[in-house]
Amino acid sequence: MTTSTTLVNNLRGLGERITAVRRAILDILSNQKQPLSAKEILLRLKKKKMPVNKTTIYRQLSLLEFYEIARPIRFADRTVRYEIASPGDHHHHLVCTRCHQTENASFAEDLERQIKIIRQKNQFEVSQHALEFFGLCRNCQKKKKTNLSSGAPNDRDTRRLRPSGP
Amino acid sequence: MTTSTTLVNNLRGLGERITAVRRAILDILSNQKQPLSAKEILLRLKKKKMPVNKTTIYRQLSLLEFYEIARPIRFADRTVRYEIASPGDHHHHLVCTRCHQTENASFAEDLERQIKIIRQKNQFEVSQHALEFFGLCRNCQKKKKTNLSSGAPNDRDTRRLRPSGP
DNA sequence: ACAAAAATTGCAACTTAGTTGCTTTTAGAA
DNA sequence: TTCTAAAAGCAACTAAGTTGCAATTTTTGT
Repeated sequence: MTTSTTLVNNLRGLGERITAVRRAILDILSNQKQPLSAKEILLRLKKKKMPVNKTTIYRQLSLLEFYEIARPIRFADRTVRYEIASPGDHHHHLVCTRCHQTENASFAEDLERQIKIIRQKNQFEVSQHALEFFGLCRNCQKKKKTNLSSGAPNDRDTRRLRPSGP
Repeated sequence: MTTSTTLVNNLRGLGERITAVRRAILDILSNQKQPLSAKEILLRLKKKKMPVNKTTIYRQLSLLEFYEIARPIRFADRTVRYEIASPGDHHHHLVCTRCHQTENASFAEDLERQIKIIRQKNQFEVSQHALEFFGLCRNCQKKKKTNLSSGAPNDRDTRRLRPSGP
């Protein structure tokens, strides 16, 4: 587990500014075992008497994703939730299709076996799973870095949240 | 690969009606190597001079998912695409974050090794992956089948597309 | 400490996938 | 052919996420 102070320092080291909102979001995410959606973060900030516009949340999350500080989890209900991406901790998620609570499961050798283990260890009845790989196909690796399509992972709103160059 | 005729017969055997739209959607999906979204199916039907309402498409896809005839793939761009779920064929998807084309990859022993193989075999540069398990948590397994939350996998609009009982 | 520049935030309007309630049409059994 | 449940259409709605631009705040250099 990574503390929010460490994450703040990491970001500062990358040349990013530390604002009250950014600090608060990092704080919320790093004190949470379950991935959180933009809306859920919004509500938590409101409770903390720090009301923030949803646009700001989305932009913060997109920056955290860019630096691989947070990692997006695409849920079956179509919302994207984020969790702090601790490098060593390669776990996966058990998402209840009824109450939407999530548990973590660490990775085993293969999927079928993994599902059996989950059934035994977590007593979670797996009925579906999704495994997707994202990256660049052969063609796109050749092309220049211009003309990025929007909405894809790793794309960022560089107009407003640009990583500071050297 | 499964032909649309086989799928139509399977559905008939399950007591479902075969309509022109249903047949057409099965036809489109089974002649496609890449998963298709509701919108993409809509466009294909329009081209075939069979314009259909989007609600109909969503309901058809939800029925096909219910019977595990089609399987939903949650893309990074937040759209859900469907492909025919051939039982033996346990492949996964390589989704290009730039052009959004997908390739299939068959499953190997573990994820890290799998990613290495993908890099070599498919020459696809994996930068992210997502693995989610869906099902019922311990608590929800105990509860009765009422009060199903909406939007979750396996939930269906039973008011309009009810599986025909015996 | 202070001013300027650049990054961040807020706001309102917009986009788009997917949903809902209700009416009309149609498949398929009798 | 007629009847009825299932399916299709339609229009209005919901909600996550985006965009353009103006207002504010963090830094950096002085």
